[in-house]
Amino acid sequence: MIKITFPDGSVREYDKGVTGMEIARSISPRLAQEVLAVAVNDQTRDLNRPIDEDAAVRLLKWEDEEGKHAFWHTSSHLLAEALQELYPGVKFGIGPSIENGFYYDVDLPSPITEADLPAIEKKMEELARTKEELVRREVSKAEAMKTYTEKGDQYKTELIGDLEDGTITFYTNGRFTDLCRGPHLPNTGLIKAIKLTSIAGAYWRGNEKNKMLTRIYGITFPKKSMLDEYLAMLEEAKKRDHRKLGRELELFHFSPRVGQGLPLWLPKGAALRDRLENFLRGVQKKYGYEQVITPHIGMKDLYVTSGHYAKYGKDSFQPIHTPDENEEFLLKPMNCPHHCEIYKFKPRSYRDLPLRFAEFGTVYRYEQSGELHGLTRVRGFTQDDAHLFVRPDQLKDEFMKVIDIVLYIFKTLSFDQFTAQVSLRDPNNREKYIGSDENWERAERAIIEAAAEKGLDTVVEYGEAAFYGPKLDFMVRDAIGRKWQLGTIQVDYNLPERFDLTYTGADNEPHRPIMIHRAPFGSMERFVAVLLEHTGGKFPLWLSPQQVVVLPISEKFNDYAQKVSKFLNNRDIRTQVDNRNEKIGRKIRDNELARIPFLLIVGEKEEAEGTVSVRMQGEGDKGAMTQEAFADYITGLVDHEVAAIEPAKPSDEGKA
RNA sequence: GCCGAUGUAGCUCAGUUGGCCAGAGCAGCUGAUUUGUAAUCAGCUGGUCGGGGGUUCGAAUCCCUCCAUCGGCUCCA
Repeated sequence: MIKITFPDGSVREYDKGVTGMEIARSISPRLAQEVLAVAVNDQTRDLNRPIDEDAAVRLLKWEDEEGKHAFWHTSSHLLAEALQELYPGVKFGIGPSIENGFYYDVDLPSPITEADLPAIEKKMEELARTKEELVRREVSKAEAMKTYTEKGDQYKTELIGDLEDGTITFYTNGRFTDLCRGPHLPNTGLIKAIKLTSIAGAYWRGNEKNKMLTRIYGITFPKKSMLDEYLAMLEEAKKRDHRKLGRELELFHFSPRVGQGLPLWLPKGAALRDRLENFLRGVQKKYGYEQVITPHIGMKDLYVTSGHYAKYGKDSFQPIHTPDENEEFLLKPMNCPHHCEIYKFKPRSYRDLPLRFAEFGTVYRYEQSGELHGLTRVRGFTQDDAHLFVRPDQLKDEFMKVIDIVLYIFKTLSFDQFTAQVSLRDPNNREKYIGSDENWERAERAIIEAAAEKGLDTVVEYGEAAFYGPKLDFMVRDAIGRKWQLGTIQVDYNLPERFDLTYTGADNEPHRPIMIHRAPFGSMERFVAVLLEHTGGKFPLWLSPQQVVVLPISEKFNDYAQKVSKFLNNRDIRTQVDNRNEKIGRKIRDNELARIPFLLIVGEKEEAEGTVSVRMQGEGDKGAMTQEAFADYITGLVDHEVAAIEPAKPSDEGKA
């Protein structure tokens, strides 16, 4: 007998070799139908694999990420089986589950297009209906190798070459056998709804020197209704696409004559950006930041000193030349070197620290053309940048204050769900990073401790660090559940050394400050994009480019509408008049589509009484009020939001 | 940069296998209408069919090339 411990702490005894499925059945037959996989001592496994010793188990359902991944992973085998049936001679790369679904990379004997996907889906459905069991078999490395060498499958043999003997397993569903670690569903019959979503090229093992395989993406669900919901979410996402909203709301535009990835901010977009910048400026002021301004170009040598030239020089915008052929300037790809020079303007004392230089700094990076995407990935963008120069004893505290600012911004803009990612070096690839191990370790420790003390929900990712230091990145979940990376905070021991930054300590000796790079929005472009998709274009009142539009019933009331507009504008309420010669229904429709928060309808009655009829976005007709009452009302709403955006008092202000 | 797809008016899209002056709706302009809570009516303007080259009696349609966009890959200081 073995003892099985459940998450609630209860313990039951089972015969040795019991399977997850049997455990589930022993608890309740209904549960057994819902369980997709089992975690044994936190290792996810197939339900039907025997458990031989005392263990802690969790029964994983769809709601558990691991359950979902077992489901999707099995789906990728189902896809592979369908492909094998339909396209004999197909060779297989890898087929993992991903955040939303799964894919399989395959080398097809002949190319296929999106039009072929429905037929593949159909085959998958057909195969799923036969409820094929997934059979696990442990094989020796030699046997595994032989199997695929015979098939002439270079991809699988390459994978097997990297595996250790004794750890290799095959899984078979129907007529398809795959090299795989698992875990899988007990059978494919649980897969009830299948959608192959797209097809794309992907390099074998992600290396552009390798052959490009065909990647087929798909998603599956245990119920048809869940697939419908998912497809509805995709539709909604399409409607919220910031590129579409950017045009509809006249916020920004790209012109090929200006250049790829170089956004043009239209008046309304610029107004929105201004408002966001002012908001952050206000918060930063309270936290002791000082605004600085630096030029858009700098001598090439500046970036040689910083180390950026060696790392990115040849892959970026090339130097700008002057009549003096010995002179070379670079478009500013980041603000830090400039800020370092500001630090060096005069000798600094330990009493001056921390120094916090902030700048909405526009930078230019030559991103690969295929990588450009709307406002989220551009070649010219403005960072809400700041560099903090701190003493070692101030590092953690300052870092935590930056976290406060980020959290504060998320709260104000109702990004309620987010996680923090600690990005560290790739332990297998240390050459990619500059700076001493000692400094890296100190920086990593500071970040991990600060995040822990702030109680952040944190994940650690290796290989995601910047080349000069580790960072803390914030990922938000938007209103329809998608994840975006926004703010970033980075600790840097490296630049202060390269620029030989010092301060004089109490001991009258020179000391090296530590730099913190941070951008709570990330960049204005990216942030506006994410905010657009998060809100669907319905910004909070204080951010709306246009807060109120006055709609005269007919041209006879245009004068009164103008008066109302003037009155409200004098009260700092952003108001316009829609004086087009259109019916009121038309004006309402157009202004609703423009996401105007408040519409004021004025006609004979309103003019006579000096009132306005208020229509609120999403709520319809709110009845009439006097101009004064409306102005007070809306000012109250904005004040409330503005009050909400007053930052909490920094925990420890110090001087500055 | 790589693989694949796409590119027709400011926007959304028709234009079947190459064949009459390239179409629609919306937007814009002009006029009529003077409107009470999500599209008033009529007329008009607007396109070197992404750019260039080629095949053909004839090209939006076929071929080549460049550019841009989209979906991925790689990348993201």
